[in-house]
Formats: sequence, structure tokens, C-alpha cells
Amino acid sequence: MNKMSDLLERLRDRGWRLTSQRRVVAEVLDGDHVHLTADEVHARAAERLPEISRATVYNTLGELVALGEVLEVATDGRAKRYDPNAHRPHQHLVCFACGTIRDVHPTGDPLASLPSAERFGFTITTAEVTYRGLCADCARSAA
Amino acid sequence: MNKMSDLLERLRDRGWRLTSQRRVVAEVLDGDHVHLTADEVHARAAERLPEISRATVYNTLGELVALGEVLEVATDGRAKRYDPNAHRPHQHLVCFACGTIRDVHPTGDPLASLPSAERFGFTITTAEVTYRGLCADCARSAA
DNA sequence: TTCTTGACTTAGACTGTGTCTATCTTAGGA
DNA sequence: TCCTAAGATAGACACAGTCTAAGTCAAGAA
Ligand SMILES: [Mn+2]
Ligand SMILES: [Mn+2]
Ligand SMILES: [Zn+2]
Ligand SMILES: [Zn+2]
Repeated sequence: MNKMSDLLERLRDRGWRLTSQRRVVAEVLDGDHVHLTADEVHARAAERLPEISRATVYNTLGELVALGEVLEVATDGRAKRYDPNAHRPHQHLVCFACGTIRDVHPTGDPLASLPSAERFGFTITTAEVTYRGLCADCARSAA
Repeated sequence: MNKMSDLLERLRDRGWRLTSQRRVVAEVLDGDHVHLTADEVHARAAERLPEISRATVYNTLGELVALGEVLEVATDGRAKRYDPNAHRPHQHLVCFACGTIRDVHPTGDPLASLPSAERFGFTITTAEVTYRGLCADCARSAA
């Protein structure tokens, strides 16, 4: 049907008990360019399942991250954001003014830009890039 | 004498009152590859000036950031780190295991890797890169 | 279908990080 | 030396996240 029912099936195959709480958390995270905080996930989940607790949302998000189904994104010093786009590698583009986050796909290997003389003997495996600027809407209001 | 007395002079020129608290915060931040949390700055400052308060450390760090003399770095979802290397543009290399942060200088313009088709109409001005891997010491202990 | 049980959920206490306010102190000019 | 606005302080407060103890329930067993 949709991506989320695939996800729920993968989780059931891994021995997860399929509870209504886990189902709504997975549903809330469905979509493109989704980067919600834990409390935003909780608020949206509570629209469908009013008694769901903050602890369960944190537990479920943590489990999804551990299983590699969801990514944690920390673009600012505030709350972490949860990103269901864990299948296709990507980077983030953030608006200075409104905070909107878009998924972007740079060309080339970001690790290639760091010469070995600058690697301090590290074995480097990942590079996260955060591009920042003004989105079209905010550039218009600032004019 | 050193970089910090230069800094203190620049601040005095900008109308800052030169207090002992501000002096020790500036001294604690002196050096290369320095990326301390606010509470680490407070602990080290308190060794020299035991009565210095957390609020003053936070205030002073915030002022130094606003003046462009210190950078805020958020490499994890935990506490922000304060970086006195605000003069030379650089990126960060972080060890997965011990959290050590090194300043690194990639080649080329990081913004060039993002095609305009991937810019969603944004006016992009900065790109922060966080390289992650195992440092030499941690790779050795893991073997 | 009902029973059973350990996996799961819950409320709320607790911790770490950071901000704010009211009051006290002091750097630096008159 | 004195004055005063800028700065420092203690502690309350706010937010993000973790943990615990007690209650609930999904799903396999009978
Ligand atoms: Mn994303
Ligand atoms: Mn740095
Ligand atoms: Zn915007
Ligand atoms: Zn290390």
C-alpha cells in the first residue's frame, strides 16, 4: 500500500509487537522532507491516539533509529529531529529565518574534499553537510 | 603577547568593561582545537576565579559569539561547544568513540557541490561539514 | 476461545542544558 | 573620591530528554 505499511511489516518480521502506539508514530513520520521533533511527533500522534505518552514516542523513535529506519538530525542546538528518509543518503538545506528543512543531494563524494594531511590519523566514514540560506518565501518577506 | 590579549584589546575598543570574569573566560578559550561546553568553560574559569557564576559564563560566551569572536558548534544533540577559532574558516572532524573534535580545512568550495536544481529557490550562504570517524587512539583500543 | 506472560505503555520524577529576573557589585569616567 | 550604568550573582524557571515503578495488552499456548 504505502511506505509505512512496508515499514510496519519489516518491524513485525523483526519480532516487534505491533501496537497502536507504534503504528501511529510510524504513520506520523510518513512523507517527504519530514523532519519533526519528538514533541511534534507526540502532538500529531495524540490527535489520533490521545492517550499516547511522551515516553512511548521517545522509546519508539529510539527503536526506529536503532533499527536504521529513521535518522536523527541535529541542525541546530535545539531539539533533535526525526527523518524517515533513511534509505536514500542525503544532506540538509535549512532556512535561517523559518527553519524549514529540505532534503538535498549534493554531487560527488563529500569525503573527497578532505586531504589526508587534514585527517589527523582518523578513519573517516561519514560527512554530514548542512547548507544554510534564505528560502524563497523568507527572501520575499525580507525585501 | 598572545591572541587573547589581542582579543581583550579589541573588546575594550568596542566599549566593553574589562572585568576579571570576562578576562578568565577569554583566557580559558585560548588555544588550538578548543571546543569546550559552557559548563567546561565555567569549571576551568572557576579554578582561577572561584566565585564566577554560570550566568556570567553564558552571558560572556553569548556576547563573544554576537561579536563574531567565538563560534558556536553543535556537533551532537548535547551541549553546544564554544570555538575561539573564528578567524579562519574551517570544518570539524569528530571521533565517534571519544568525541574529540579537530579543526580541518577541506579543499574547494563546499557550496559548489549542490546543483541549482537541488536548491529549492534558496539563497544559500554557508555550508557546515562534520566529518566523523575513529581517531587513531580509539582505533587502536578497539583492535 | 480463553489464559498467560513478558513485552509494552504510562505518569511523573529526575537530569542536563540553557534562560531569565531581582538584587548586589564594580569599572571607569567626572 | 564619588557616582552610576554596566556587569555579576543566586536561584527560579523552561525545555529536551531519560528513567522507574506500576499497570496494560498482543499474541502464542492450550
Ligand atoms: Mn532529511
Ligand atoms: Mn573549530
Ligand atoms: Zn524560510
Ligand atoms: Zn577517539
